[in-house]
Order: sequence, then structure tokens, then C-alpha cells
Amino acid sequence: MAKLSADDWIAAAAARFGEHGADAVRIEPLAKSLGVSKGSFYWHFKDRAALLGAVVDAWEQRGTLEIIEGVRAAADDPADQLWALFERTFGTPTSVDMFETAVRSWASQDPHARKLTKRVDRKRLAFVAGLLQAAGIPKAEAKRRAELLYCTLIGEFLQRSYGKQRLDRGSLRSLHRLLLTM
Amino acid sequence: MAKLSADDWIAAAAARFGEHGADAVRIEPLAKSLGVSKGSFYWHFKDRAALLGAVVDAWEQRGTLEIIEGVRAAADDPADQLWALFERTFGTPTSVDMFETAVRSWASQDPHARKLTKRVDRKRLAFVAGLLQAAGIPKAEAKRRAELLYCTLIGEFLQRSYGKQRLDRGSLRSLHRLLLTM
DNA sequence: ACCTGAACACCGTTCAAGT
DNA sequence: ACCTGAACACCGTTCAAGT
Repeated sequence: MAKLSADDWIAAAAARFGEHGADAVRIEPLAKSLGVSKGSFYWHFKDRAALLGAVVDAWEQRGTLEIIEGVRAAADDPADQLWALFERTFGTPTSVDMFETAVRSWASQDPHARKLTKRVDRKRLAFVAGLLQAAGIPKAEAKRRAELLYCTLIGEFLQRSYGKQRLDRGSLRSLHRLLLTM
Repeated sequence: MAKLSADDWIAAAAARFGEHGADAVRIEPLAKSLGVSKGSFYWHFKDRAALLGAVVDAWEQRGTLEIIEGVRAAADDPADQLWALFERTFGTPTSVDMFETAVRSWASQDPHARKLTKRVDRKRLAFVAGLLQAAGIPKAEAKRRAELLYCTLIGEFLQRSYGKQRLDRGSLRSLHRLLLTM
């Protein structure tokens, strides 16, 4: 039997976290699925909170930059970039948006997740506001619309977690048009 | 010592549910705070799931109609009604919007909460779509905008739970204007 | 460096017994 | 009709001991 690393625990925990929330991350079942005793967990982590902390840390890494880079590469025109952003966010796979929702629920309970989530939100908001400005919306209004758009996305994620259908192409087109209205 | 009714348990559970989510609703601490043994809980409810079921049932009663009535009474002009709706939803007290978020997280885990939340969402969406139609937006577009608005509200609630500032008057005004754009 | 096994605390659930 | 107290299972956490 190969020995486990902290990363093995984080990967297993992240899977459960994304599917069923922070609460479904339990040491004993995790240990069983990894084929070790639950006691061995405490060699890798101080406690359950430390494991959850590592899970959200890993999310911050990949959650912020990937999409931004993708959007920049996809188009030059700001209106097209906004559409590319829609495709990458509203069109994200279920596993990703479940994770987004799980972090936010957890952020309401846990100070570390809270600080980290706010940082992620701030970066994304700045990016979207910049994009709207580039499309000709005045700065103050661009900030407001960025915040509205971000709320819409987060709300869509949460509602999908209990079975709402994705926003269809028509709704996204309406949103695109409204956000760029002068 | 006065004996307890099922409603006493529901009230105590609803308070914890709204503040810290379904997960914070634990029988033993609840029993302690009510001054009885945890065993007595099982005279009133089949199990923990039944208690949570009763908590969300109570929410459905008051969560759907109160606001709709209030909005209808507040104004006659559809645009003014939309604004009255904003005040009653984006301006809701923290306890209410925490509860809204908690139900939705719970709905992703629990079939009963899921069915019930979808029913509540459907009723509210129909009301908002009707309101936008009355304001002159064509039916199909009114539906799309209602869904977008509802996403925005739910997203705002979730983000507030981890400390985001409320949308300010300026943002709400922008949203109001965009939703009524022809 | 990584793991086991036993121990203890906390909480969900059951149930026989109490008033 | 409503509650207690003891019992058991499950899981978080600790720790001495193993390799």
C-alpha cells in the first residue's frame, strides 16, 4: 500500500465538498474510502477545519485566473469578450458551479473561507467592470452593472444546485444587451 | 415546567436554521436550550429530517404571499410596483435573507425542501413576469427578465451571508432602469 | 515519515419506563 | 400526552505505540 500525502486527502475532500458541501467532508468516511484509519488523518492536518481550509485555498488558485485569461484570448472586441465571459461562466460544468456555491455557504460559517471568497469576488468584479468600461459604459455605472451581473451569476449557481434549468441562450442575449445599454 | 409542543421545537429550530443553516439544527443542543432531554424530541417528530421539513413548510406559508400583497398595495403603476418590490426584497432584513439562502442550500440536499423551494420560486417568478408585462415588456422578454432579476436577488442574498454590502440605491436604480428598457 | 488502535466526547436514534 | 435515562452507533480528536 502506497502511503498518502496531504494532497490525496485534499483531492478526496474537494470532491465531496463540491458535490455535497462542507458538511459532507467527514474524516472517518474519507479515511475509509482512502483505505486508512481515521487516526492517520491527523498526521497530515491539524483538524477538519485545516482540511477544509486547504480545499478552498486550492480553489482560489484555479478559480480566479483561468477564466480571465480565456476571455482575453477569445476576442478583442469588449462586447464579444463579455459574451465569451458568459459562455465560460453561465456555461460552466455542474461540478464547477456546485463548488462555487459550496464555498459561499461555507464562507458564511468560516472566517478563512470568507476572507478568501471576498478576495476572489473582488478580483472578478474588477475584471468585469473593466470589460464594461472598455465597452463604453461610464466607470461608476460599469461598477454597478458588474456587481449586478455577478449577483446574477451567483444566484444562477445556487438555484442550479437544487435543479433549476440553466439560463437559456435567449436570456443570456437579453442580459448581454441590457448590460451594454447606454 | 410547561410541556412543549411541536411548534416550540419548530420555532427553536427555525432560528438556528436561519442563522447557521440546516446543519446547525441539532437535536441535543436544541433539547438542552429548551430544557428537556433529547429523548423527548422523538415524541414530537419522527426524526431530524421531519423537524427540518416542518421548518421549511412554515417558510412556504409566509414566504410567498406577504410580499406580493405588500407590493400590490403599495402602488398602482407597474414601474412603481417594481420599485416597491425592490424595497421589500433587496431591502429585506438580514434574518430573512439568511433564511432564504439556508433553504436553498438545504434544497440541494433534501428532496422535500427542493420540491417546496421550486414551488415558491415558480410563484414568485410568475408574479414578477406579470409585473414586467404590465409595464409594457413583451411576454417572452418579461419572463426572461424576471428570471434574471430573481437570479440577481438570490445571488445578492448568498453573497450577503458572507459579508457583502447590500446593493446600494444607485445599483437598484440602474437595475430598475435596465429591466424596463424597451 | 506515515500509520494503527484504543480511548473519549458529542450527537442521532430507540425504547422501556415514568408522570 | 409528554418526558426521562440508559443504551447503541457514528464521527471528531488525541495519543501512545508501531513500521
